Amino acid sequence: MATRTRRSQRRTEALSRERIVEAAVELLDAAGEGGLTFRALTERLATGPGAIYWHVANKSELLDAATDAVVAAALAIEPAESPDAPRGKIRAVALGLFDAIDEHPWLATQLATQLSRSPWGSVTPRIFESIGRQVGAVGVPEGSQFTATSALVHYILGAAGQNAANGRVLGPDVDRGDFLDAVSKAWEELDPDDYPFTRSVADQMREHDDREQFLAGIDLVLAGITALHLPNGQASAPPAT
Amino acid sequence: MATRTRRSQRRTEALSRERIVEAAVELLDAAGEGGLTFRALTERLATGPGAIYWHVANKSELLDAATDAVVAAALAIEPAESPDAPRGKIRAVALGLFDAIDEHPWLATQLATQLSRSPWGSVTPRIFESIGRQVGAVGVPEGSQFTATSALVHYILGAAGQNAANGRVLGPDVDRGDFLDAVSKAWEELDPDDYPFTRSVADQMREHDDREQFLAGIDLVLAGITALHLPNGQASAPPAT
DNA sequence: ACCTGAACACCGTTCAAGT
DNA sequence: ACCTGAACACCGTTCAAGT
Repeated sequence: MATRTRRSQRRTEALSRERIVEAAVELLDAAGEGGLTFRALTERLATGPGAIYWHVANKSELLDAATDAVVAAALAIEPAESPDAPRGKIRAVALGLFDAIDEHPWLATQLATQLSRSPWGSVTPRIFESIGRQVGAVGVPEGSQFTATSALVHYILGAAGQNAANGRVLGPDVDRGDFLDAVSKAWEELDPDDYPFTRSVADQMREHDDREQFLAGIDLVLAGITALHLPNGQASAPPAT
Repeated sequence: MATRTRRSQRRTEALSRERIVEAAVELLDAAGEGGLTFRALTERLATGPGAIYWHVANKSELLDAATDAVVAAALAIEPAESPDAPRGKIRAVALGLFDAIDEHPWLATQLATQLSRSPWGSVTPRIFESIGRQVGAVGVPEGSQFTATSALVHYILGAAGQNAANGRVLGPDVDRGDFLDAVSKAWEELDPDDYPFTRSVADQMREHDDREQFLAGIDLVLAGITALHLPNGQASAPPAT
């Protein structure tokens, strides 16, 4: 039959900003940052570049819109029944972002650039708000809430960003175990004089689990907030996982 | 005199990988990510593209080399006389990276992409090692060192990344006070139903100092490490600044 | 109001040719 | 071994023209 990838299938719905953003996300997911081009976009949407530019100012705005859409979706996933009060909710929000970056690796870089470019954009307040509310609920006094929330958000973005493409480095065909093994081995072969520490934790790196590790970090920051910002060092031990 | 920017001043030293990387860093500093093109590079170095490709495989490798050079320089700045044992050294290393990103805003994005692309590259071990050694010195037991160090590194990269271009958003002519004012005002105008928390900390955001805030976060993570990973919750209060 | 598609300026990269 | 510079394929963006 030789049915090539459906060609010039006449567009049935009119073009719209949402449809364009949706297609952009699909392209980014499929081929990463480099996969989003106006050429690819016009083909997928069966139009010309002019049509897209009528709905969107430029590529940068399109990238921002795609980021915003994915983050909004990730934060919209409520844990339904609140699991165990504020600390649990903070973990849930953090994991939501972690998983979103895991599913959309391009998010990591995009988040970093966008956050540093315009902290008043819609993404920062969104994340900030979700975390901040729970920080207040934990009992952190008003004067420390900005500091505590910032620390959490920074940790989340830093950690999620790094973990992002870890598994995807060489495509989905690479086994996670093989990958960690390779990194671990590379670390073990570093110069003993220059890298004693990194060598010594090479095996811990081999055995670690990204999500577990990520959550452990969240608990670390939460413990710090408890120790430094709660009047009395009240119960802060994380629940057994 | 009309001495335009020195033209075709015949190259005196031979081209070298270091010279190319140096020029790349200059271009990145001057005009950001978009400022580094092979065209600009050939003009600055008074050569053709072929000459550059003889020393460097491609643009990606050049970007990696530039990142590595700047990070190495930042980590090489030793605090001379160790200020106050491990915790102080961790703060010093963190501030070194913070300042490097502040001076070279393009580092933030570059670091994020590079770390997620190849954690075995030279940059990760370098940072990891500097922090990790001190984590060991603080007294964290071996089994927890990987987790503790990861948390610190993630926080540092996340925070430094976000703070990166904050001041530079609209070039160096924008007053920092005006900038924070604008962001703060934008936050105050957010929807009261959707963003109660962000609105409530708008004034804290206006008055915060990037470096102070960054260090407060480091202390938060350190306090968490002390609380969670040191056998007894031994003295962890940060020194008065 | 919304879309078409040719055209423009610019980019990373290659390669036959020089020294 | 190291460098030159024309050429190629591709990209974001514009715009006169259509409906």
